Amino acid sequence: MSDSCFVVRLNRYLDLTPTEKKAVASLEREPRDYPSGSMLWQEGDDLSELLIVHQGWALSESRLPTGKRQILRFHFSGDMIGASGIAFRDAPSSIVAATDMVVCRFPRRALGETFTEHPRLAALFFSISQMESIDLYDRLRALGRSEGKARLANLFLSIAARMRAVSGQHNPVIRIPLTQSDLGDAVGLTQVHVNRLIRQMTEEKLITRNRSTVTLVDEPKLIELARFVDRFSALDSSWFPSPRG
Amino acid sequence: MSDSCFVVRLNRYLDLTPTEKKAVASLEREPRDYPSGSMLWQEGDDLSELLIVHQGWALSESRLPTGKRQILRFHFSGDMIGASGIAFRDAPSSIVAATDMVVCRFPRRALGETFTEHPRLAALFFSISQMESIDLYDRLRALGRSEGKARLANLFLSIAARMRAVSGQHNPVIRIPLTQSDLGDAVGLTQVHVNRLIRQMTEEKLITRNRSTVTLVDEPKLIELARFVDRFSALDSSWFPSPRG
DNA sequence: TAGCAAATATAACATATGTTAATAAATTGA
DNA sequence: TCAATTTATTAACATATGTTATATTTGCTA
Repeated sequence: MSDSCFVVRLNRYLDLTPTEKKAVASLEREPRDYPSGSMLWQEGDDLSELLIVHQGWALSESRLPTGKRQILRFHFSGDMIGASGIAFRDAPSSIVAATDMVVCRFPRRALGETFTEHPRLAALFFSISQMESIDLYDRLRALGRSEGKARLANLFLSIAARMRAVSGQHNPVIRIPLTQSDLGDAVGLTQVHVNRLIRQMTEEKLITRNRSTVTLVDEPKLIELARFVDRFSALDSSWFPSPRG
Repeated sequence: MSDSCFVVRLNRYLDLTPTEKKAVASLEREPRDYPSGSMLWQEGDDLSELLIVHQGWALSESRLPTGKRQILRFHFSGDMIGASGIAFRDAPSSIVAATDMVVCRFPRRALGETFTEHPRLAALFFSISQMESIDLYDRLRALGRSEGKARLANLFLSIAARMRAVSGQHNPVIRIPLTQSDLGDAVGLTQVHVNRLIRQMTEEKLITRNRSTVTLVDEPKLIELARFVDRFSALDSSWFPSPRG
């Protein structure tokens, strides 16, 4: 039996007790495979389950009636998907596998039980959801108030930060299995303009891009250009209730 | 003693038990006044408290080193402010009073206690925070994938929706105490361009703006233009734990 | 290995939005 | 009530980004 990557993730923020670990692991059963490109669910679907990403990564996207697409968020190993739709019955965005994936599903109801029996986990889930809000704030600021190059830099850096957190390694080469159109849909630009910007950034020796690989050649300059802040380091658990049992 | 507007808000989504009401109301003590324009806290401040808006409204903003400003979110009566900073010790954005306000503060710790003693409230807080994420998704999509006029329409409609939810009234005239610069900082445009767009929208009989008042003249057309979805209606509580006590 | 589809690259041109600056109008405070 | 400050309005011009179109390259699969 493989390790629960959800436990691994949560344990990064908090020393889970054995009982808590068990409760978390129980959410992560019956892993299923999804090939790259498949749709885990679709905007508007009636939703009663949550997902945990075991392997690979996914993205949530939303389409305007005009056909235009906005990529809202990326989901990596250990991420819980679907919480943002928990307030409603139907999904506010579609989830698409960006690579081959292994995913576990569990019912909303199970989350309710966890909230009852493990208040500290509830606090942790709440905190993680707030971290994600901050990530959204950062993206909002990037989309609203910076130009294309900075937006792209921001995207690359934030993907790198999250993948590095998962892998524990600090590599300037990151695998980003997204086309130029995808990148554009993530940062609000056209494919053509993304192409222009990548060329410029390559000429300026900021990055290199090759197939689905991006190399952060001059990371300090990228960070400055993007005004990037890595939010996903520590977590303040000082207000959490004490673990039960 | 005035009613707790936090109770009023939460009760809109869920029938609170008397015990739960008491617990919520206890978070809302010692109301303080803040004049319009004052700063409730500043980006980077060490943060140990949360706020509940009693009266008036506030906005969170973040500044780029260049001085550019992005308005991230608006806070109305019954809103809890500061949760998004709860994962960290320091505030990720500044909070500014957009009108004269009455605000209550309570320590993070109190939230921990609430999570322990009222799992159903924990689930509710979690859900509300997810609703806010969806609101952010909508704004992200608006900023990334629609043009100025649609962004403004979106802003007006979403403010209207939230104020109407608070007031219970459905009035086409809404008070928006924001300058054109503020509006620009909210939707990622310049003051000059906001001016242009408002003029156009007025000519097209979509809206009217006068001092700090915006009238939604042709709401159906605005909704279509903005592709607006009102997210703040119902809430799925089917997965919540049962109330305690 | 050829052939097809998808992704990338590039160009010419169109447009939304930004910049700067100057004036007018509205608010505010003494 | 008036002066002072903040907002709004408008114009001329600059620029980032979008649009459309066409090659070129890459990757896939038969």
